[in-house]
Amino acid sequence: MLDIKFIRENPDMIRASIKNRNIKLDIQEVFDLDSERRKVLVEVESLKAEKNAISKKGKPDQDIIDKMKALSQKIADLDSKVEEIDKKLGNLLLYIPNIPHNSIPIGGPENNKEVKVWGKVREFDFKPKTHIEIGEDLDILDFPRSSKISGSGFCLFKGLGALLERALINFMLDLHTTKHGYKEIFPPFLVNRASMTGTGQLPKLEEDMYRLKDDDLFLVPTAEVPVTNMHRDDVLDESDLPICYTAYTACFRREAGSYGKDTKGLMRVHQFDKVELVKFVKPETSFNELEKLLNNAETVLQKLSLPYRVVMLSTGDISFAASKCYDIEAWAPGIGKNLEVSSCSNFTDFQARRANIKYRTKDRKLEHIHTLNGSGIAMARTVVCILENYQQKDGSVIIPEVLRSYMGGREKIVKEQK
RNA sequence: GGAGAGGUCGCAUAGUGGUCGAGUGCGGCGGUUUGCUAAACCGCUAUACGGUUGAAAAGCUGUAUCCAGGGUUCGAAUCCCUGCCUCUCCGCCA
Repeated sequence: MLDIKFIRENPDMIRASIKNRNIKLDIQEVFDLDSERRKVLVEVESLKAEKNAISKKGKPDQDIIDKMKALSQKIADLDSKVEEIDKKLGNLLLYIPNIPHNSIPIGGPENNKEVKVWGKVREFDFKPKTHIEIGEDLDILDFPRSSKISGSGFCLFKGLGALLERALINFMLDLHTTKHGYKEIFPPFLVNRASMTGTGQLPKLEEDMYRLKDDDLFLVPTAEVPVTNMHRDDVLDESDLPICYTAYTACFRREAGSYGKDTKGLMRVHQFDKVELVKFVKPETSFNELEKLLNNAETVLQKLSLPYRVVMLSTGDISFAASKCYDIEAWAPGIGKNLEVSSCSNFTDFQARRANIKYRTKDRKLEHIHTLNGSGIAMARTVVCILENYQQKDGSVIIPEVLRSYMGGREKIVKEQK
């Protein structure tokens, strides 16, 4: 969330931000409530000062008690007025998005800017199959059974398919911990409401999340939530920054409202595996750290030799909490599409303010830190790309070299004999 | 799930209705002393939200905060209720 003082002093910037994001949001009420709040606060605080002064004097006589009763009543009335305003204002503030960084294009998705293309798209001398066909032919993906077990939008990996998934997770974690300097975290997959609010999924996206009603817990939509909230309400020391974590979790998304769009196969599933990268950094370094984080995510695709492009998202396309965001899209020749396999964002102090994460500077001041995260990377769609890019005419799939040591030295996925 | 104990300033602890404007110790910061280090001594020591002075840095001032939310009272860290968390024991369980 944004600082109310910042909003108060920069109304034009907030309005421009909302307009550029193409969001309908009237913020006049924020200014009205803010000035109303301060007015009432002055009144009630002076009454409280009076009350404190009297009660400090010790046992009072009857006259004073009567006066105090009236005073207390007045204070209670004004307090509830302030509380009501606070509630309204706080709620409005949760719906004001972060300010987009001035380096990103203004406009809708059509203004997204391709900033990099890597790898060579493979030429096929046969008609490439989709991952669904490949997976079924090799008996490593089983969609009819996942539907039977859980319904549509799930997947079941079998045999070498399951092993491939596990190999990818281990490969990515090893890469980020040993080569990129991230510390591995294995967090809870269920988180409370405060955590979901801290990273900005709530209140806006509640219907996208799986919720356990009896306990008011949510299934994590990304490791970003538990890992960022590790430091909720913490004061970090400047000398500890940057803090870099990587974490594997399964990710759970209801994907409400996206029926019919990319729903075939593994492209959009309710549960998928992801290795996430999360950073806590000093404000002045955050945009530089975003470039590094993007690089770390790209390295995964480079090591897998999967062609991809990097897109800088425009103001109308970045997420609510982000100030700047790059998407990495890998090429899937079977379905003939670029698939988003990573999204790397700098949230500046937006999450830190919500989650109350600060650091103490060398001269002993407290400041909100900047948080960043990115997928490094998402498994399901990466499996799609591997199967479709590495498929052979005979129906087998070559295993990318970096994964072989994680798959018992195998070089190929072929149909296993029963 | 059942029974009990507990949650106070960075840490440790004191505080059972009004001198609590939360004490003390440790730690931290600044200083005195010192050839250096240690010790000793002195001072300081949170956050949020307001008001106000100032160009700013900062200062002055008010309110809130003793896990959270309610309640009792003229007055709550202190009494009552609910929730959350931690610890001990029991039960159940991979």
